[in-house]
Amino acid sequence: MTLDFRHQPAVTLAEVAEAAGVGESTVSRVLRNHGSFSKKTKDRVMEAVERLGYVPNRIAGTLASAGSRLVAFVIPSLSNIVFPDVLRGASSVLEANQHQGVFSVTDYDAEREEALVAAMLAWRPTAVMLAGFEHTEGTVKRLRASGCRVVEMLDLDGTALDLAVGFSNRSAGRRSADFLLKRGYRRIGYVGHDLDRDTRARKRFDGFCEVVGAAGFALVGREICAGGSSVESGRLGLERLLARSSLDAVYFSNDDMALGGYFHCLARGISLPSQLAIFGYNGLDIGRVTPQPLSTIRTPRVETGRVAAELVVAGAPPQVVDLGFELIEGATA
Amino acid sequence: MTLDFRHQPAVTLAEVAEAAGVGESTVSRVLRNHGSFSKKTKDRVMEAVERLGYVPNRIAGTLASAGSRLVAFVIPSLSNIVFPDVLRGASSVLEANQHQGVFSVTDYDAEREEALVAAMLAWRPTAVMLAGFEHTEGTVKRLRASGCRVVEMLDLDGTALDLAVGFSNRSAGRRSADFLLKRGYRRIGYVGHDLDRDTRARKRFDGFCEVVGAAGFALVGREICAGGSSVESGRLGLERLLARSSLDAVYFSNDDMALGGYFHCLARGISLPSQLAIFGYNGLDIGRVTPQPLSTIRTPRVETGRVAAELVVAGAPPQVVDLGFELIEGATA
DNA sequence: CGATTTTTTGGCAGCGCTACCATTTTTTGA
DNA sequence: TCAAAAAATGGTAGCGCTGCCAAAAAATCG
Repeated sequence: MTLDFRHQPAVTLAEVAEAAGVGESTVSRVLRNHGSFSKKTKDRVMEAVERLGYVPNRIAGTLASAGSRLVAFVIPSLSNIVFPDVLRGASSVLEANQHQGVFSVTDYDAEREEALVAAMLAWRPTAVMLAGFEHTEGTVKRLRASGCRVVEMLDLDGTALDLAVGFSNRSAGRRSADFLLKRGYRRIGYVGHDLDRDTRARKRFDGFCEVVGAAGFALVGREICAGGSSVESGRLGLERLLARSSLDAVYFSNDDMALGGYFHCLARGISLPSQLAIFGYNGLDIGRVTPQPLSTIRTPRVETGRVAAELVVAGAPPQVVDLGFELIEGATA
Repeated sequence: MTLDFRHQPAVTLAEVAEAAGVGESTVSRVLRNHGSFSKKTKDRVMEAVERLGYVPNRIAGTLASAGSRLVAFVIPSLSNIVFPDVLRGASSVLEANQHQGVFSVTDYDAEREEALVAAMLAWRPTAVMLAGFEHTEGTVKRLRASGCRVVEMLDLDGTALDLAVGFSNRSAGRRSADFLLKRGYRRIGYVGHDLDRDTRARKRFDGFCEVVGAAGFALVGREICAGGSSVESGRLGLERLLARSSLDAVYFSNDDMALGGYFHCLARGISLPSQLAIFGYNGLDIGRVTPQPLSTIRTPRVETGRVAAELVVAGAPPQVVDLGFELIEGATA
């Protein structure tokens, strides 16, 4: 039951036309259901298509016509659930509109993003979907020159090239600080991952610090974990931070990290939130199901993907769509 | 700072040739670094490419030559981290070999898989990557006729169409049962999600039951959660199951579900593993960081993607690659 | 130095399809 | 019934690139 490896050239539209006894253009019209043709002709064509097992060649179709109906996603990561969520949101819309998603992963590296964008543009995609506003000059130049639509997702703090869909990370950070301060926490720390690469985490952090500072306080301590965001580094990060600072609340760069912190507290018998408050970011499902629901900010990740795809397939004019976010009080802060 | 929307036709290779004062084929050779050309010519061409901002059109290139260097992933889900992990593993290999990944999501629906495979084949991909061996007749027929490589991933219990990379789910289930029985658990239950759609979860379940049955026992109870796998349904599922059965161990369809169960126990003060044992599947990172590490089976998801991609880009002959799995004792069983 | 060999180069026919236009067939209407 | 309008159909020129082949230029050799 193995595949047939004789590279038998695929059936072409011309062969279908021949078999159905009609012209090529007629077959093309029938298959795309575009232009006019009689019922009888349609049946003959479809019969031939079926009989020969014809599969249209979209490579050729795209070259001959215009749009590729390919949508390029150039995303920082696939480990961080944020991006699969975005892809998921986009996926259904793309499928419903006969578009295909193409993806590549930058690993939060702007240089790599540039190279990947360049490679993507060679496929003449309908649109390029990126994370955030921070791109190299080269990336911007190439995107500009390409003439294809660009969607910058998951951020609003910056200037959009074309379309932007997401929410303000800075506001999310500010809102988080606001919440913690209102609850009376004063000795606040931060546990996060590489802020130079993840610019959206940086913006949240900046927003957070702004508000804390404006209230006349300052972060008591911070721990930046090497090796990227993960539950494990959150746990280790909190442990290290607590070893050197006395805190009553910790702001984490995201829920993964915060869950790690939460587990550390569980393991050490640190009671939440009385001894220590924990606040995350993203509103992952798992955070709602822990014994004490995680205090965090829920972000519309799937919706971001969905809206981004909708704008693209609809050919919407340049615009910025703010999807907002929602603070979840939870029980850890 | 908006994009330029005049659909200025993109620079073509012919224009580059003109500008560089050389023939088209020379430009093509230089850009693909294929065939011979003088240093001087190369410099002239590159200068023109740079100056005009030429971006090769791979649509045209693919049509004129042979392989599309597109690899189609038709995966069941993007919510289940398994599949992003696979994509991640493949992604780096594809990038290193100038291939592009195209994706679509079946939502565990075989009919939909058929439609999506058909749509993918229109792009004449180098390979189609699927999950598991269970496909509709139509899917198999189309794949056969396409002549492109097929990789069936994450399963080994069945007959491969061409390439298969993964591990045996049935064995994983058997191994899990073995472990629990050896530890002395006898009143064992199961909490899982829809087994009709997720055929790999079904195989684990079957393997598990086989061993339990062969040892002269039987599952004391089972709970199948509607609405797919999630931490929340794991938690609710365990709650419901415990409400009607007295158990000393529970096997979950995967780690997400198991974590839900774990949280339920934490919340209810059920001590693990003395009062109840919990066993999962997948070996997610988070399970290693919970206060008590989760007992589970670690599966090589990223590696599956990586190996699958490697075989494809290397044009390997049909074969089955067993990547195995690893039992993690953890502390919950 | 002329004859060979090797390297470099350009021309052009497709790849399979769609868009456009011209032609044929059918329908409509007075 | 015949002209005019509408519907259905086919022919064919590209889309932008690569692969093949022949020609030109450069290098090698006796």
